[in-house]
Amino acid sequence: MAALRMLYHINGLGEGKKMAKDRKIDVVILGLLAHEDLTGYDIKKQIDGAISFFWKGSFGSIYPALSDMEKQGLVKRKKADVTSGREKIFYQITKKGKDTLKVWLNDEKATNDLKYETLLKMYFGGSEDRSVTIRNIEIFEEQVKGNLEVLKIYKENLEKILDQEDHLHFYLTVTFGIETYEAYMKWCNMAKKILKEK
Amino acid sequence: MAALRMLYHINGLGEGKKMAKDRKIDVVILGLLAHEDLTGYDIKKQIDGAISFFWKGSFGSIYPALSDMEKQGLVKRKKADVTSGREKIFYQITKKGKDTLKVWLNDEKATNDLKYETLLKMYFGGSEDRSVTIRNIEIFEEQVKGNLEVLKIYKENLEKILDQEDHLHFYLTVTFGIETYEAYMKWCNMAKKILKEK
DNA sequence: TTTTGATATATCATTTTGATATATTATGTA
DNA sequence: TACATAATATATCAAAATGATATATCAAAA
Repeated sequence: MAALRMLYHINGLGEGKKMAKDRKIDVVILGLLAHEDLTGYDIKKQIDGAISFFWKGSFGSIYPALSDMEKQGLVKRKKADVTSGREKIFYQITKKGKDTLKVWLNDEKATNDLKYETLLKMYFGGSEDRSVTIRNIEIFEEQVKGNLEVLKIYKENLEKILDQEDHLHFYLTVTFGIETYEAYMKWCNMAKKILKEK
Repeated sequence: MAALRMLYHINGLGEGKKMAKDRKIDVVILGLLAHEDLTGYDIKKQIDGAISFFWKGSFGSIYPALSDMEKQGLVKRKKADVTSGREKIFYQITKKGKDTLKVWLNDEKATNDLKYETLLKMYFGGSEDRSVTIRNIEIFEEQVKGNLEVLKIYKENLEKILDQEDHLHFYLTVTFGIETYEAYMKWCNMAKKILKEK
């Protein structure tokens, strides 16, 4: 049984009752809230930042998850800023939320999925002119190049503050991105070369 | 405007009418049917094969897509095998289906998404004991090692038949997988080493 | 002053997943 | 031969996620 389901079970949801699936956005939100209180909008911004190269999340999943997790007692609303009429809801992680995060981190199950349309086009592109495939590689190469530059800046900044355990973890994640993107670049050059032969 | 939407537009779906989103499973199915006639079950098996490391697809998306694409005239049913009582529906790509595939291949837009729970655990794992993170890396390493072995066998077999354009494309896709998985292995060793320091 | 862009929450149709239901056919084994 | 198990095959469903859109406020630039 997966860790989250196990926790739901411990918390009293019996076998017969309809149980929520493992909603992955929950742990992303909990992971971010473990560091600081955030609004739904803040969460989206953070997901679109350093996290974006290995995980995605839309408003359409974040807001419903937040209100659902509030009902479950994993997060709680902080008092709204009364000085301004502006609606702004800060969320805070609870003890139960921290426990859920801990259970997930210690669960050995992890799904790692890649969905690369570029590779789909490569795989099915044998019927088209080679220039089409080469163009698709070039577009991919540009995307990768841009991402690589951003990740290298992240890395440089993190290298200065590696003494904190959290920063070491961010650093290793970023390093993963750099290593793989560099492998992509290498492959792009190789593939273009082969396709330009003959 | 995305290529598929463009084609839908050309085919008479006006602006006001509710239009289907870009359903990616369609082009996966069309790409496979471009090579040979297949049943829904066959399609699932192919997706779980060489394609699986860069794309996924479940029965719950394949079967509804097939019947919808039949209505759109992108694929058509082949006569069922009458000798056996066994229900088995072979699908064949149509001229319109081939055109749709071609438009997609020539469309420069491509989304490339990674969803790695392992990296999510790495990123948020700073609060746990290092042994937890190391264990998560080891599990990932085992998965990668297994996939790498399978891809290397694919590569060896494809190297013998590179004269066919399709096989060259399969070969380049597989090579991408090998290069990235090897980068992953390199990163795993580096990350474990750093986490075991101090 | 106004208009553009960023902030902020929320909802909706569509797509996809992952699980399950149902039934047939092939294979291994007692 | 009989029986159980695994593979084949289609199909549906709730839950989750995406991507788009709606609504409104606030800050900054033109």
